[in-house]
Amino acid sequence: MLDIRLVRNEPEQVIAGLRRRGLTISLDEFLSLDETRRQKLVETESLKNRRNVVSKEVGRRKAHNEDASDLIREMQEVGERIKVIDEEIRAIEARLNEILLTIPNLPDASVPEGPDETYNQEVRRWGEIRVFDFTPKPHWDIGEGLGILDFERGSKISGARFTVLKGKGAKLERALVNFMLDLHTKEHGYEEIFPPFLVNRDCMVGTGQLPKFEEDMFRVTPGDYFLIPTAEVPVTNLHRDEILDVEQLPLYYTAYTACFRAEAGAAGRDTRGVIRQHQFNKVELVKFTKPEDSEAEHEKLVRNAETVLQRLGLPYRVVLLCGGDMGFSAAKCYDLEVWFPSSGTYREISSCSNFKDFQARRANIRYRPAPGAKPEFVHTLNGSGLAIGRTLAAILENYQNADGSVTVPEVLREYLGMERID
RNA sequence: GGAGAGAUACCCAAGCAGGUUGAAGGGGACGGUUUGCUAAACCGUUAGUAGGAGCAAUCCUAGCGAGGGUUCGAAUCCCUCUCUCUCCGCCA
Repeated sequence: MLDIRLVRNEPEQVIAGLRRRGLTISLDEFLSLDETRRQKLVETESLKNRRNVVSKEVGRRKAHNEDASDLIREMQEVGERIKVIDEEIRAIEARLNEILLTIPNLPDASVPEGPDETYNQEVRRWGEIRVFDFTPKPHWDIGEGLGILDFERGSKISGARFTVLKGKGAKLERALVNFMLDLHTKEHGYEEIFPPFLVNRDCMVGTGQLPKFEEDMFRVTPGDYFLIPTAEVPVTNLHRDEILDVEQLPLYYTAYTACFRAEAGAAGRDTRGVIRQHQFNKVELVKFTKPEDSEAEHEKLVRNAETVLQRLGLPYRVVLLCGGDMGFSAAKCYDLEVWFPSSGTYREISSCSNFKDFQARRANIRYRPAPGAKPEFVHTLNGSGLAIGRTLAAILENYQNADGSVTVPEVLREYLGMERID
């Protein structure tokens, strides 16, 4: 969430920032509630001070066997008054919090203004787009032809947007997970985490999925658990309500998890293939940094994700998202888009965001800049490194052969123990 | 699921028949004295945090797992919840 002091003192700045996301909001209710809250706080706190002082006097008198009934009577009234004001404050704070939790992050100055993806900026491209001497097939045809993707049985046992991987397909999925984790842990300096896939409500609020996007999440009963939509949620919340040592920073974590998304607003989109599933695998990168380092760390994180595509030999481009296309919590976001020959388009395969202190403030993740100094909020960052299902799909399409087989990218051969899938 | 025990400051731990105790005592850490140097001994310091008022010095409020309640006053009494540990049952 945004700093309440920023909203209070520089509301125009907040409104201007949100406009760069294509949003128009009014802060009038917030500002007047905030003002009222502080007035009532002054009142109740001075009453409490009086009560504290007088109650001690009561104790003193009773110890000396003196009468204190006049003081007690007075404090009964004071107590009633305090109760009323505190209840008013509680209601105001609940509303203030509700408002604050639904305001998205402000875009970084470098983020292009615009309401939708047409305002995104391509930053760079990598890789040679392969010229086919036959018509490249979509990955679902290739996968079904090879017997490694089973969409029918996926929908039989679960429903739409579920797929079964079989044989060499299942093994390829696992190889991709291992390859990516090995790359990030051995070469990029990330520590591997294997978190729970079910988290509590506080986590979902901490990273920004709640309260606004509950309909996109899978909720699990019994209990009040959510299936994680990304490893970002459990891994970022590892340090919720903690004060980190400055020497620990930056922290680099990588985690493989399954991810679960309701895809509530995506009816009819990407219904074929494995591009948009209710359950998919992903290797995630998460960083905690000092505020002054987050910009450089963000660029580095993007390069780490790009390295995966480069090693796999998959052509891609890097896109800087405009304000309107960024996620709720992000201050700046690069998407990596991989080339799909069958559709002749680049499709998102990684999203790398700098959240600055937005998530850290929600999740209360701080660090102490120097011994004895006041704690400050860290900056959090994360990015896919990469989405496994989409990577598998991209490999099938980019490495397909005329006979329906698929050549295994060089770097995966030791993991798979084969050069071709046929 | 059944039966117990517990949660107090950086750590351990007392207080729990309500009243100058936001908290004894240890340990640790930091500072000092002593010392050729270490160690030891001795002395001292050690809630952090959040919120609010004020130009400021500073002051106030909250806080003993969380949330409610009783009371003039709650770490202490009552209720609800969460987590941890032990035993039993079940289970990958």
